[in-house]
Amino acid sequence: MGKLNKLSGFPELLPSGRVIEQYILDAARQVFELHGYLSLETRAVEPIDHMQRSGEIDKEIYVLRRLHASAEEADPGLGLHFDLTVPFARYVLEHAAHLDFPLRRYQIQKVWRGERPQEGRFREFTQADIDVVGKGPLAFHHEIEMAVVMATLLASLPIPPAVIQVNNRKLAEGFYRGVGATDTQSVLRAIDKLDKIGADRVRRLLETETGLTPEAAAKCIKLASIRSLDASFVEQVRALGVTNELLDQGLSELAAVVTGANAERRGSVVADLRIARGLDYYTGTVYETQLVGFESIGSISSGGRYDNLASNDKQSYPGVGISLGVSRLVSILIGKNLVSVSRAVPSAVLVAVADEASRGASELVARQLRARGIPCEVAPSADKFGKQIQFADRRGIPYVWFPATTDPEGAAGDTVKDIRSGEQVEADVTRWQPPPDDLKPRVFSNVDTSTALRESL
RNA sequence: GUGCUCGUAGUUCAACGGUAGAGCGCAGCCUUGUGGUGGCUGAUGUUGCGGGUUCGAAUCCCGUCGGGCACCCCA
Repeated sequence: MGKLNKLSGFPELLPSGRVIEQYILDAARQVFELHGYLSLETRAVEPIDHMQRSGEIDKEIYVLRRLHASAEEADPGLGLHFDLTVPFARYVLEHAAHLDFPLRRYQIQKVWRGERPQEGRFREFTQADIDVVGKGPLAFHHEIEMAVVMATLLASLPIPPAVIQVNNRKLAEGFYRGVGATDTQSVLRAIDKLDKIGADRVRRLLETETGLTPEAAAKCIKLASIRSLDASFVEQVRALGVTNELLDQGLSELAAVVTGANAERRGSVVADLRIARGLDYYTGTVYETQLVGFESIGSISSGGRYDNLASNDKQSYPGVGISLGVSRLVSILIGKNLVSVSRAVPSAVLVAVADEASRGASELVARQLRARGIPCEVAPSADKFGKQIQFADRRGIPYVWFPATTDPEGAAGDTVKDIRSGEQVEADVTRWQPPPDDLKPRVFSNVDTSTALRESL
């Protein structure tokens, strides 16, 4: 057998890592459903030309073909989807007649991108998306809702505090027009590079490539430096002395998102006018999310409002959505050792086996525990009890159950041992219950998130 | 795709031209049916792969494959 290499960018978790991932997936599902989002899944494959239409041409798409496709067979032009928004837009158009609008759905699936992997960036990864899509109009208040739902989910996880940074495309575009820019996309793209290349080089880009006057470029950079936890950013923008109708609309929308979301989840959202986002189909609020203390890894959740998620001749479907980068978040938690798990296996109890002749008695104990919802397994072999306890210890199984011995000298009933404390007590298999904390693997934070949160504000 | 860097035991790493080693982990015993601590003993490698230089290569050179990071782009 040849040497098996792990594939770069296609992560596979160890059992304890998978416990963390599943914890997040369960939490996402629970929070999304609590907010009324229904679950959808789309196929993994989309026509390549359809995926390219809404993004740039150079998307890194994995192409799909049959191994036995003959040379003269037409290439169906299929690829693995690189996000969940484009397939969802296609799904909405295709099934519109059977859907009720506004439609709120969540979608948790793998996506694939051919980019070179690095820290927190993979070629195969899981996203958890929520979107609300309207038929014709879509009320603005859903743009507040996105931030609230995601903030609720993030707050429910044992992770460092997360801050959702929001901006508004109308605000930015109106401002750029107000200072005389014609190609607002290129201003946005330059501003997006502020973190990477710095203000001086962005200023030069704006003056040379976008053709802004030095004053206009300076104002655009000034705009990007504005940041506030409440609506006070509005005055700061006004102080720059730019007037434009679209700008006004953007200002009031962004103010509504920041005050509205923070009213529900204090400190969850900050207006940050530097947030640009490369994708050109956003038309209103845009979101990015940083984990406090781990900003360098990039956004763990982002999205925005798009007036034209999908459209056909008769109808257009505006939407707003936000996506949690599950794989990225999990990789940070594991890589930076931010969380621990109580055990990597589901079993709360290992039922010991005295000898192979009495395995049936042990199986019966296990059946009775399972009937009451207690995950358990029976020891694989009738080793010395020390070995069986060690078997449980290595897996983090907290309890070992010793069935009543048939040995007349033993004369004892069933006992259960908490192998962490060593305490062993008599127990009735029809009544014994582990503490709720021990029933399922637990995921807990290794860092004191409360102080970290205070420092960030 | 381009650039930089790194591939040694299950794992983390050492040895930097002269017989491949340590910690952790693993197995056994001390401990004859209740683990963890401690003590003793033991097993494990085509040094990623291929070629070259050399009396001699894990070490130097070339190629190749793979990993990591940066650019690009994004969760």
